[in-house]
Amino acid sequence: MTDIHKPAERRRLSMVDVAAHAGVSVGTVSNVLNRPELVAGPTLRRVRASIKALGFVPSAPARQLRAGSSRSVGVMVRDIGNPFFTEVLPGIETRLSQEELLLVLCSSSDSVEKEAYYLQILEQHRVPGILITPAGQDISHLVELRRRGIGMVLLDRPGADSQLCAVAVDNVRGGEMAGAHLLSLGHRRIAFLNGPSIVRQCADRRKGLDNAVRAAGLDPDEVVTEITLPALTPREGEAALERLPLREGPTALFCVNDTVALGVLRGLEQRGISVPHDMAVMGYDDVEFAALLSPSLTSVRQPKHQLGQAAADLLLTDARGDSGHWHQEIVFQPELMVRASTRA
Amino acid sequence: MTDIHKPAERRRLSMVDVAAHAGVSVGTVSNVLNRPELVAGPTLRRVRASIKALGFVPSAPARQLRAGSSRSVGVMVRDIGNPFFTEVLPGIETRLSQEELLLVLCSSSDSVEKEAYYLQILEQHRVPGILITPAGQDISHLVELRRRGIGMVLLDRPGADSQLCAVAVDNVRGGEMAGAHLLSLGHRRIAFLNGPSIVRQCADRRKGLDNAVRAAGLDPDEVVTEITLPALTPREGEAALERLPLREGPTALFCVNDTVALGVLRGLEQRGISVPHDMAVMGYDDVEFAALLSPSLTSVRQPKHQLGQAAADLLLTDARGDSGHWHQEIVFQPELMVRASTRA
DNA sequence: GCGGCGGATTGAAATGTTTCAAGAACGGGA
DNA sequence: TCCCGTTCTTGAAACATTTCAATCCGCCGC
Repeated sequence: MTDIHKPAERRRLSMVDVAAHAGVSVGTVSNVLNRPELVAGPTLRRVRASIKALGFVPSAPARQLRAGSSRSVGVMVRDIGNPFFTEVLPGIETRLSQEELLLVLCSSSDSVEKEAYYLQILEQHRVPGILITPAGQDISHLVELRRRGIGMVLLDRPGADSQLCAVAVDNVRGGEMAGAHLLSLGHRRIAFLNGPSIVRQCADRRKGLDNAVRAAGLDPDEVVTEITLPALTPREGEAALERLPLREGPTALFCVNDTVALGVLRGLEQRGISVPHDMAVMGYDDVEFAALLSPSLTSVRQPKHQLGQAAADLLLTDARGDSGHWHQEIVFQPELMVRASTRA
Repeated sequence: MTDIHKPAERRRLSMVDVAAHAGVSVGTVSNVLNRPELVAGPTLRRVRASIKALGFVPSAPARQLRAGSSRSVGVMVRDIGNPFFTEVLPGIETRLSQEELLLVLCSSSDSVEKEAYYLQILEQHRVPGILITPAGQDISHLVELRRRGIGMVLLDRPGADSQLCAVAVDNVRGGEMAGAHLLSLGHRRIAFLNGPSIVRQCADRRKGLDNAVRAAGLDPDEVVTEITLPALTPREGEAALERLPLREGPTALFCVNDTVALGVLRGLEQRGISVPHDMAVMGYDDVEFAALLSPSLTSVRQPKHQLGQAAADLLLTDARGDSGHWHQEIVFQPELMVRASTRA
């Protein structure tokens, strides 16, 4: 008739065990954890000693269940492999860790289905907010989530009319800068290695490029050849060269981001085409390594750390949901960084 | 005496609401969600219709509370800004998303305190496992967590005697490769721009370098000058040049990673020191952009995607905890990539 | 000696699931 | 008609917290 201890299959400790050990009620243990100012000194010490002695670790799921919301926010990017995103990430992490929030990283891999799947899981987790660069151009599902009480901030994508908060860099302006730069160097046949036009950033940069061409009194249809890449990777950038009429073709290649430009430079070198002499090349994003490529890459800089931080800031205020449906949009301006790959 | 509906302050839906709407019990709703094969056809359809009609989303915290563990794993890196980690991440994400696990990204920023803080939170969240590159060299706290039932895999760090699973690249061997390469080119004064020696990878690479020097019949103390950087960033790499006696000093710089080498190349270019003519430079990791720097950077390649995938694999088996305290260590071999920055 | 007060503690309800023993409905065979 | 087996469904317990009204206790003032 003795108690049978089963150390083999031992249950995780709960506040009940702590309470028993310290000789108080669970309510008191909870108070020690969350509102220690309500608890008398000796009791406080005793309970804390029990917590330490037993090695008790409170259960976040139970807390969240009670609270109705979790302490992690979702960050959904289109591709973790893209250095642009990984340079935005530190800005986000910094801000979130200050608020003791966990960062749940999701990569949609540019698939609308995978994005939808992750969003569903995040909603199940009752995250207070999501930071997202949407995979597709339709964002009505995000508006709907927002309406259901999940803070939502678009990252690197204008919110437009959608009533969603957004942090973005002006991609049309960036495209204009790039176009104006290439035109000023005398280029009249420009190939634009773009991503799928359903991706907003890609469409905007193209629009800016066209604007620049028109502003110079020229016809975009004649000046610009667009090549659409299935994915924005170095490999695809290199492969795209095959599809270019290099002789009698364009004299300048504008890549929709630096990752693509990386592959393009590699491919041109292998083919013995000299940059910038035989072909001017420029990228977009100005990621960390752009300035150090061979040749150094002309690019359009986006303020990535700021972008991440601003996005997290906005999400925090949106998730608190204080001010109702008020929404806000922060647009940073890009900056042209002229380097060797387009120098005359 | 009419019901008063309060649409203003509406509670989140639960399975109770779905059950009421469909005219069944909550148990049945649960079965529809988790074991639909137990539920009769018409009931199944009716409940599913109710779920859709009401827009019900199950609560992950409640599930987890019941289950005793969550569906997210922690990934702790020392610095998200480091491209090495961001190139390992896709391998991890791929594997985790296959298992429908969420990736919680934590960056210790090389601080033991921040690491401890994050570990505590992850334990509270009842994650089944953690993938970690530890900030300090003492890993007894990780062994302890493992003992308490949290799967634990060391990333890019040998588990040594610790009984922990580990996935690593042989850093000593990598250091040897780098050293042998520089020595074979005739360099006899080598500066090693290293991180703090409490970081295991840094210490191992140094050890390999020394091995190579000794293997050539030389004295490490005479050949190698070590410069310790406070952080492994381009900025610090560039700054370290100030501390080097460039004239009559080393003829080769071995940087502990490519990020540092990036800054070094930038700094040397600004100072008009030609690479590899006046100074040979090599890095470590062989990140995506290394081959395309100006000049292209000699580096020691680590199989990063594989590393991430293998780590996630190991974590999944460890977290299931099937096989007791059995542990395993996977060591990949590095590969020397000789490029222009050290070419004779 | 008693009413009341304020600080400390308690006990129970509520949060949203899953699981499981038990019950209901139904049909078939004796 | 009764019994039994199968198939579906139910209701309640359990998970680990937080919160809050209620209680307890000592003490002060009258």
